[in-house]
Amino acid sequence: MVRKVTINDLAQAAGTSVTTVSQILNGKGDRFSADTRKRVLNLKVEMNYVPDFNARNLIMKSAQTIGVLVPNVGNPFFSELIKGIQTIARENQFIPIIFSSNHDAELEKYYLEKLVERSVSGLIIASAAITAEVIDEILNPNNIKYLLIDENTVEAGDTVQTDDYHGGQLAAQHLIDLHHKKIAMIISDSLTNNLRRRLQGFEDVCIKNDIDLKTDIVKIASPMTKRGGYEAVTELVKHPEVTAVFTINDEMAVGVYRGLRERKIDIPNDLSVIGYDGIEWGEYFSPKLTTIRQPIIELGKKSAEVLLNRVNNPKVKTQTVNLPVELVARESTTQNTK
Amino acid sequence: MVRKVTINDLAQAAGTSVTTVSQILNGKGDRFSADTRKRVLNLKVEMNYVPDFNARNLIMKSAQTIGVLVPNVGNPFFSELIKGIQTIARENQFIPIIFSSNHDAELEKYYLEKLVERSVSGLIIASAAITAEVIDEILNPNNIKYLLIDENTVEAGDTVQTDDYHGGQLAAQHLIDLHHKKIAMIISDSLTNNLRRRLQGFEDVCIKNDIDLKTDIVKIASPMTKRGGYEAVTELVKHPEVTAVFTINDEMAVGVYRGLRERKIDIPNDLSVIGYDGIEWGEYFSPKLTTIRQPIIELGKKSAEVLLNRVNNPKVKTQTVNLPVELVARESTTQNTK
DNA sequence: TTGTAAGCGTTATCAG
DNA sequence: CTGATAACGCTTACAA
Repeated sequence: MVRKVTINDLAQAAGTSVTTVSQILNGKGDRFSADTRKRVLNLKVEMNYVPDFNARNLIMKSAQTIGVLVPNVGNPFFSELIKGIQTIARENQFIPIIFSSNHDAELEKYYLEKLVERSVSGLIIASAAITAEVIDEILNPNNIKYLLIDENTVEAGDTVQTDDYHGGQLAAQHLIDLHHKKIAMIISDSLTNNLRRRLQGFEDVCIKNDIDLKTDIVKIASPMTKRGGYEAVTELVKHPEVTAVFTINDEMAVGVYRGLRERKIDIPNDLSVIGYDGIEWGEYFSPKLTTIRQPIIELGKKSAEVLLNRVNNPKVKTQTVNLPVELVARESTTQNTK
Repeated sequence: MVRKVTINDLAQAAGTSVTTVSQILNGKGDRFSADTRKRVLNLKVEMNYVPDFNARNLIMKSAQTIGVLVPNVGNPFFSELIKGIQTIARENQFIPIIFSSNHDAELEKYYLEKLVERSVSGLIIASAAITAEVIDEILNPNNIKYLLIDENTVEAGDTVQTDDYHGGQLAAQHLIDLHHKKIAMIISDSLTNNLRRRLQGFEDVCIKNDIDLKTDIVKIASPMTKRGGYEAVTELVKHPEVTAVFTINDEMAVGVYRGLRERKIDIPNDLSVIGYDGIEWGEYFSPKLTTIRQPIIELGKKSAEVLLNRVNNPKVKTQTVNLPVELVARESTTQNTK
């Protein structure tokens, strides 16, 4: 077993004190002779010295770490989100620790505590298994900043969100422009705030266009996964009057594709489908998925920026970022001819 | 700002010494009176005491952390792998820190160093941007155990792998059973060891069946992504004699689907497609993707098990796990009638 | 049954 | 320009 090289070893090798080494290595060594400086720097590389993280953080009280809680890394939406976060984190010399909580409140709480234990500086929470209140209860006493996004948005504090309400509007308007009047909505079996806004936008536009929420709209709730979408089709086909379906996210749309295909129902000729998210995969399905695109990577980046800014300047005034969404009309929706 | 409660505060409140508190909280307090024990335990909850992670690890020399390096979290193969790792990690009270290196050697090295800095106990590396030698060079002096899997397998040391060679054989045999004689292989533009084995198995079976590697097989190299598969089609269609295509992973197959569809080439009637990996998405595409299924979650679990076992018992003898693969014949392959 | 004190590897203060 | 020395919060011999 090789003992780790410590600052002591390095100081000894350089024939200086640990103070000297520490200062030089931390960029505070202007006052030392160029000679000493070079000697230390070289030795550091040569001896492969890496400062001990724990010792360092113990005294610095910062682990240069942020935590990220998502419901499901398997969903491309979240893996793209993570990419955005990772980019900004890296630029700021922060490390993100990512947990996928699988919509399991128990697990989520467990991870939350682990993260607190590690004294992360901040947290980005995109998962809503546990409520904002509980999160606050755990995080606040430990002075950990956090940002709730996507599933877990709230009104107060720093906010980074996409315009879900408008996204819902766009989706409805698109279907209505195509003369659809009987529409199915495939929604989550546990609605979070962002999803509620999304639906609200959708429904408001429907109402404005004389589409009756009671008689013209079919709502089907299911888990927000490919399988959930797939299973929702069983219910969907019980409503033959429906000519278009809005799925609350792209992953469910993919499930719907499969369900319809297995029943020989053609998209878009028998049934138009519009999704939500704008994941890369949508373009690879046949027909290419019409959807509402969120700027996912951007959402990740902005979230990280806002959080880190808060971490670095606790007193900065409330930050609000609103990102636009857009309709991406592709092949899965078409004119209603019935 | 709320100061964190330390073991000292707790000891003071309990009217005992820190030793007492420490011992009791670490389950080594049998020797103390039930009374003291209860007092300390209660106070811990009451005062919301959480041991300082850094201080603790500094002395324990273990951060109960493993690092995981994958090329791309966006690829479902890796997100499933991560799920498996996370499950076992959690069971063992370990935290996985996951990095997606994007096939960028620079980035990979950066993350590797960050991980070393944090004195992780072990590392699972499924990414091959940098070589095993460099990895060894960085990790060994720091006494960090690691396990190379998937892209980055080697012959020596602990090994967890799926039977790539056999997988390649299965794929070839399947196509040959369907009477395909002119076959395209869409492969990675940077072949890693596991992929080489995969190809070797494929080619060996071809040879055994009088298929000439020179004249009957077309090889197209492209990045291992959806887009890479998509772009490979441009080259693929230059070979109209080809009746079947083997893509080295499922994600590329998805890209091929799109490329062929845009050219009105029907799968499987004009061209059979077989992928590799067995990601969940394969079943959601139309036609459902025929593929070679690797036990991905299992691969993640076993990897974590083997690594953690190595971490806990450095002297245990070399561990080898070989996981089976299987052909999943679905709809994207059919008899060759040409 | 309990407490004292040393030490983990680092940074920061302050005196040379 | 440089180096003792304290301090961070914890665990663990070793005493009592």
